[in-house]
Amino acid sequence: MSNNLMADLLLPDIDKTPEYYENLYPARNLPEGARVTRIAPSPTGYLHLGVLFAALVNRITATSTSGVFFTRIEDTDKKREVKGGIEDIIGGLNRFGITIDEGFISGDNQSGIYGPYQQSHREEIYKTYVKELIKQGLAYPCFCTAEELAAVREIQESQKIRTGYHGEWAKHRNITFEEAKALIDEGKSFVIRLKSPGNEQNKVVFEDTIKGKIEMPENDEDFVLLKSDGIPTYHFAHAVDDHLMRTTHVLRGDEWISSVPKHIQLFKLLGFKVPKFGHISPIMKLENGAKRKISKRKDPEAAVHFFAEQGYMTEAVLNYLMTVASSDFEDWRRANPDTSYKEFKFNLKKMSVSGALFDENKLIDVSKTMVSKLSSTEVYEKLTAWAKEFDSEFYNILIADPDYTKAVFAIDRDVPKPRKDIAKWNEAKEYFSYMFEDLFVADFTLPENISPEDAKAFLSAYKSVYNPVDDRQEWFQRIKDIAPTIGFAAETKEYKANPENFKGHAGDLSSVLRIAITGRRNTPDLCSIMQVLGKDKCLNRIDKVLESI
RNA sequence: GGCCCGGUGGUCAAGAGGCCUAAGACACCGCCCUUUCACGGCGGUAACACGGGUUCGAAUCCCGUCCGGGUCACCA
Repeated sequence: MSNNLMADLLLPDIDKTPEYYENLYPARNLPEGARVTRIAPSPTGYLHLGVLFAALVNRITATSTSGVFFTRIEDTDKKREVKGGIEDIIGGLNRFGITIDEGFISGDNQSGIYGPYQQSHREEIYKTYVKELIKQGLAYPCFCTAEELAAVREIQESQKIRTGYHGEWAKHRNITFEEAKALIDEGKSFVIRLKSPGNEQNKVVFEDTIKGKIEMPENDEDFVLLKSDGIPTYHFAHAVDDHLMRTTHVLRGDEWISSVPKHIQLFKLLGFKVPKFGHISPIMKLENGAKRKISKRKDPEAAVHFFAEQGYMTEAVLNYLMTVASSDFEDWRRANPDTSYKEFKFNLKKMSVSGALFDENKLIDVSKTMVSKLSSTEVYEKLTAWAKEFDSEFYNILIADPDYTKAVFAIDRDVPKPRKDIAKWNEAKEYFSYMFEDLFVADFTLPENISPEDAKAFLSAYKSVYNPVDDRQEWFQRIKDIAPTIGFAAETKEYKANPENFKGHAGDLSSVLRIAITGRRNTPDLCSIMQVLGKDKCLNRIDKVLESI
C-alpha cells in the first residue's frame, strides 16, 4: 500500500508495467538447443583485444548451435564515454569478419526487434522494473551522500567488518514514505537500492559453463539499481536487458564472476529465468616476471588497432585467438588446414580456466602459415590494401606495375612447400626491397671465404653466358660450368670430400651472384628472382658490382 | 584484509587414481635435405609449486602453506 505511494513518489512518470515489455519482446522462436549470446561493450575507447576475444567466443557459440549473436551498447556511464566509441568497436568487429546478427550490426546501424540496443535509450524500461520492485517492497530510495558512505566504510574498516551497504549499515533500508517525501521536498537527490533479502550465511551455487561449479555467499548488499541521474547500474541493466533480449548464455570476462550472486538474485527477484553464465579468463601479459591482465593503457597490443598497423591479417589474429580459446583447436587445425575456423566445433568446456599469456611467437607462427598459403594475387590485394593505409610510399611502388608486383609475390609461392617468411605486412617492404629499383640498396659484402678477385672472375664469366630464359636447372648448370675454370668445385659433394683441392663450390658462386643481384646473402630462389627482375636490371646490377671491385 | 578462481617445461596445453619412464604445439638448440635462406624431415634441452594425508598405487582425491589472478563504487 505505502509501497505503491513510494513508487509513485519516486517514479511518477512511469505508467507502463513489466507485462507491457514482456509482450513487446516475446520469447525467441529458435530450435532446441540454440544459444543466444551477446557482447555488451562500453564505448569507452577503441576495440580491445579482450572484447574481440569475447566476441569471438560468443559468435562461435551461437553459430555452432544455430543461435543468435547480438551486440548491445552499455553506455550508462556518460563520464567514461568516448566519441566514436561505438563505431570503433562495431566497425572493428566487422573488419575482423565477426558477423553480428542483431543489435548494432555495423557502424551505428541497429537491427532486430529486441531493441533499442543501447542502454541510454532504455531508461523507461529500467524504471518500469524498478518501480515494480519498489511496489513489492524490494527496493527503496537511499539519500546517503558519497561522504556519508565513505564515513561508514571507514568505520567498517576500522572495526574490521565487511564493508558495504548491508544489514544494519543500510541506513535508509526502512525509510518511510513520509521521510522520503520530506527529503525529496528538501531537494535531496537519491539513488534506488535493492532491499536485498539475501543472507551472507547462505550459499549460492551455480554451474559456470566455462569454470564449472562455483559456490559463493549469497548477496546481502543493498546495491544500487538506479543511480541519482536515473540511469541504471550495470547489474540492473544486465538483468533487465538480458532477460528482455532473451539471452540464454552470458559469456563475459571473468572480472564479473564475483558479482554473479547479485545477478542471480536480481533475476530471481524480478521473476526472470536465470541465464547460463560462462566466465572467460582474461588474456594476460608478462611484466617483470609477473602475469597480469593485458591492459589498454600499458600494452599496445591490447588495442586491436595495433595488429592492423603491423599488418597482421585479421584471420591470423582470429586463428591465434582460437588456439587460446580452445585447447583442441590446434589439433583440429592440423587435421583441417584449409578450413575456416568458423567450421570448428567449439565447446565451452574446452576453454582454459586460467588466463593465458599473450604469445606473439605463436601469433607469428599462425600468421606465417596463413600468409604462405595465399596466392600471389591475394598477397597483392591484402598487401596493397595495408600499404594504402599505412605506407603510401610503398603503396605507390606496389601499384605502379601490378603484373610485375604479382610476379614478385609469385616467387616460391603456389608450390608444395611454400616459404614462411612473412608474418605481417609491415615486414614486406624490407623483405621485397631488392625487387624494386626505388627500394633496392646495393651491398656487395662477400662472405669471408670468397676473394674479390674470384668474385670478379666469376661474375665476368657469368655475364657472357647468362641467359634470362634458362630454367632453374639450366641456370645452375651455367654456374657449375664456370666453377672448375676458376678453381671451384662444380659439385658440393666433390668439395666436401676434398675441400683442400678447391677454393669453394658452385654454391658459393651462386652466393656471389645473389649478393650482386640482391645485396643479400639470403633470398628465395635466385633463378626466379632474376627471371622476374629481367635481363636489363640483372646485367645492370652485375655491371655496377664489377665496376666497384 | 574478506570473498571467489587458479597453479603441469620459457609459452599454450593434454591429463578425470594404475595406460605417465607425463602427449602435442610455439620458442630455443643440433643433425639431415639443400645453390643461400626458408620449407620439410629427424632428434634434443626443459614441467606435475611445497608439505601432509587417503590409497596397494596420486599430476589426478582431501587438508594446509606458499604463489598468481579477479573482485569488494551512484565504473562497466
